[in-house]
Amino acid sequence: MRIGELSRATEVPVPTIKYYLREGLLPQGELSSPNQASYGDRHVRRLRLIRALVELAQVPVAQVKEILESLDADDVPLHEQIGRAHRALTPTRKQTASEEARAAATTQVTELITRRGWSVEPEAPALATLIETVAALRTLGQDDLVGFLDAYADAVERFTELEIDAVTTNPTRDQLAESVVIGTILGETLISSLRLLAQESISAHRWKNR
Amino acid sequence: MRIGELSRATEVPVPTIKYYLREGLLPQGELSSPNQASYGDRHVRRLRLIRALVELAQVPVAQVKEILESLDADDVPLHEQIGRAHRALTPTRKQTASEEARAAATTQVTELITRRGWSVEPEAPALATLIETVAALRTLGQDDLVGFLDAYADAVERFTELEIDAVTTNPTRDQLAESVVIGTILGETLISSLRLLAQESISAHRWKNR
DNA sequence: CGCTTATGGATACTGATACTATCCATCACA
DNA sequence: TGTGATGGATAGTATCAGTATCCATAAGCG
Repeated sequence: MRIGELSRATEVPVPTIKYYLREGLLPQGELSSPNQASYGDRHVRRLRLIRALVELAQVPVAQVKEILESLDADDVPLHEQIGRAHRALTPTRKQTASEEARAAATTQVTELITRRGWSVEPEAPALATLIETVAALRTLGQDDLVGFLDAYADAVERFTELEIDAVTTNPTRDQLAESVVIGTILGETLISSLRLLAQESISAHRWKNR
Repeated sequence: MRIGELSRATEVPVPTIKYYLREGLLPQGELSSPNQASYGDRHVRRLRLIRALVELAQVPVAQVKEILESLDADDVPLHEQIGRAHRALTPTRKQTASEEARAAATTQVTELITRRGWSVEPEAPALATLIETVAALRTLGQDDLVGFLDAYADAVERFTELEIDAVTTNPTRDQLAESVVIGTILGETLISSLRLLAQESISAHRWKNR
């Protein structure tokens, strides 16, 4: 398959494919001569994955690169590979909250995690995000939402178990790691759009006459 | 309060505040003379909200503007105002999937919505996103995750009910609309980081020795 | 009153991101 | 043999989210 066919097969413009090649998101094709390379099914699948992450899940290209690198590093123990993938796909956000708000939020989140029996490394970026979010919610006067932290955690635990079960049925290790990545990222847009639909439909019903 | 104090109170640099004023995210201060304006508590709160949306939830500035406009338009029925806010905060994504994949996904999603008894307008952007996501998941060979759509919907319904209850306790209408916005957006980063933590802790446990 | 600093408002510049466009020397194939 | 595609390199573009600079005016201090 040459680049033009790859482009037609995936509906990604040739210059964009070249850009991904340059950036190292897509592995080089096999060169048969200095200016003739051939691409295979692997490239088609990789390209589709890239597009889903970039377009649908709006993951920055640089981050997609890290994620894909973690997928390709299959010379380490599985849990290590998955850990890396996980780190690569958790965005790090700037700190927003005030010192005090963050301190209070940290306590609350730590307690939640203990109560849940979760084992979380203290440097996990998701932990920082959670703390910042709780702090922001309090600062914005939404303390009641924060009161539902446990209820959120309940619901989240429920589908996380399911997801991990689903992913575990994958026969090969490569597929497993890839499923973790896809499941984590596209799962998020899935949940988010379901939530918006549910909100719309419940709230339309609830406030029909106000 | 002058702009410098506003800046100190919120830790937002003065040029950034000026930028938000220019862009119409932040209402103008009251002019006491041609180059002297005073800002109040309203500005502090608005600025904090803007920062939480922009920095924490990574909402584009242009979209934040729309969201805030929908909050300020309180001359329409409540459900209409909330609908507008909702539309403003649902991102529209480019179409990615192939024609066939989208057709199949549309059927599946429509059935899900019927089964759930949700009332959803056919043009809701979240609906399009959901369809694209399901199509992408299938294309990427993650059909088993798609099989859990109902389980996801269950979990999502659960916390949506909670959220709407929480928000309904707000006495004034302005606060209610604002809570809907904050709850929807920051709720999402809350859920997402909880999910990542849960995944990490469950998966670390599950794959410890592989 | 004078002097330094801050302010409001306008305009220009910057750095990052994600592509697009152009060139050119091959190369495939009709 | 010539027309179009290809690989690789380099340059250009659009958008976004601020930053920086200017300037005339105003406030606060001694």
